[in-house]
Amino acid sequence: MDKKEVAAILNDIGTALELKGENPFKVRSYYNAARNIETIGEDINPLAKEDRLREIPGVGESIAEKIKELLATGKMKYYEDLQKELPEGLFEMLRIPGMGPKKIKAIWDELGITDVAALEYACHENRIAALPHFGERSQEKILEGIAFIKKAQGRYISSEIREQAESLENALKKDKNIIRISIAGSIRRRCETSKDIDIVVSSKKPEEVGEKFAALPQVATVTAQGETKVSVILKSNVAADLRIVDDRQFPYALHHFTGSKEHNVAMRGRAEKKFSMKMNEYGLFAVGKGKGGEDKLIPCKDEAEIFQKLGLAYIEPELRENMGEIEAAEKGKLPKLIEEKDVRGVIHVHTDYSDGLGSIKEFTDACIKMGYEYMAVADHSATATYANGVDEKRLKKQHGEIDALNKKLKGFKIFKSTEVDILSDGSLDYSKDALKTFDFVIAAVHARMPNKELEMTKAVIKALENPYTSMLGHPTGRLLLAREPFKINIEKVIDACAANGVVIEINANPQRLDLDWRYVKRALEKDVKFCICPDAHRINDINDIKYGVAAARKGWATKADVVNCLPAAKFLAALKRN
DNA sequence: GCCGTTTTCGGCCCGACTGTTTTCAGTCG
Repeated sequence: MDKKEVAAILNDIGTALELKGENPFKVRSYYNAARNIETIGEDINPLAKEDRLREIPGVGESIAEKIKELLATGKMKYYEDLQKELPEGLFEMLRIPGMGPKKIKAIWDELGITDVAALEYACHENRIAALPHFGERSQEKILEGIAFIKKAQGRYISSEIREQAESLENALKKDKNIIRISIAGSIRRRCETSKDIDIVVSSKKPEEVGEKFAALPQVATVTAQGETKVSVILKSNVAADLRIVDDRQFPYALHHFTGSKEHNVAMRGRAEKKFSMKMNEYGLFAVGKGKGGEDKLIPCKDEAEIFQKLGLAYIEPELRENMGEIEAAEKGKLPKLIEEKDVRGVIHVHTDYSDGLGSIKEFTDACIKMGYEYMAVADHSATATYANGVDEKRLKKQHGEIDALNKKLKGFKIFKSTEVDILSDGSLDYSKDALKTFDFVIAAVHARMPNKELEMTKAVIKALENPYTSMLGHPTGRLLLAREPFKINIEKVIDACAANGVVIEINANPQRLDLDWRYVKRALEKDVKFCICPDAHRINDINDIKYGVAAARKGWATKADVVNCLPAAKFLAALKRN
């Protein structure tokens, strides 16, 4: 059992305790412990064996004992007892917007309802409205909420939701009553998926701005409308919140609603402990320093000044996850993050030799037009028959075509590469003779792999040790909101990349963003280099590079960490080749 | 349940909005 599974169980316990109506601080302690366990940089099993679990922040005597029991026996009595006590359906009911533990418990106690289906039925029978502290409107809202989770599952890929957020932002920008405006929340932090859209604006006429927002053509229904906040559901079924503040408050509100929640909690803690300041969406205040002992606002013209007042360098939104950014900002050790313009080469392009839509020439022309300096063709290998994989005979033809094009090109270079399948025994899907003919080789896992973590990890590590492997493509195979990552020990894979000088791909396809940014940070600590690749199957996919850059930024990468920020010759020199 | 160069007990981030109430609890971010 790994730390992720342990953390998931602790999270479940937290939720269960909430449903039971336990002390909220006790509940929080389980969530805290789960969160901290997820982010420790080592395996949890040795920690338990050496009795060092309590070194993890948020893990005290009681939780440490429970984890020890879980790791030693595979079971935790406390958890099992809670599960027996609470019907499973209650947890699903929590996903209904507006339904929290208290309401669910009340409905359970009063009506014996323990799942979403029964709840929906009870609403139709008008039995919820009759409960104390519920009414007609509550019942309607529950039905709306159930419809919402049924339809949307509640999360969206970054590229899709960002587009919608920008369309709202652009529509609002035309309003002269708006002084400053910014997208906030997880979209601004460049998370790989988001639940909803947050926009912050400043204005002297909040009500008019709110009216305007509620009346935008993108909006389907208005779910809340107050002086500082308007919540809507868009026609796309995405929820969007607009926060309207006074212009003086804008920097504080932008910081607050950008989050993450964990970053904000840490910032508030710092403000209070080190500076006796209070922080919320309306300002940063010196406690008791105003007239008559009131709190006094510390003026800040922008976010950078807020950080400065708290003794910190400016923290880019992507880094605000309370994953060490505050400590680094204090010491002036924040990285200078990579930017889109730093990327010089388009690596991992599928042409019409395999499953790409476009010839080598067409991709080349597009790359040149977009200002790139080099490109690497990387079609599928022969085993990938589903993708029209290239056999060794057609490979020769492709290489001839690339050589001919390179002769004509000036100031642009096409590299010969491949996305070669890692086979189930860890060998690569081309012969040595064929592998020799590439400028460099990207190895990647596709179908027909062992479904056991140990075997899968072993096969991939064997491929990384192959002298011809220069780069590992989409390391976990995840498809966001659609397919779970492979069962693979990614920590061991990262170690093997470090040991063998293999570069890891950050696959920039917005549905993949694989390697996950959390592991990008981890791998950087081990001096692994990255390559941001669009995995382009059509010309337009080259534009996905920007999502890969966002993921790299979120993982703390600088341009020095990313090999395709180098000029062509140095790029090639940075890769392990045989 | 966790935590502590003010604390081993008494805190634990904070404010808006909604719906049900007639002063507030629950939810959300």
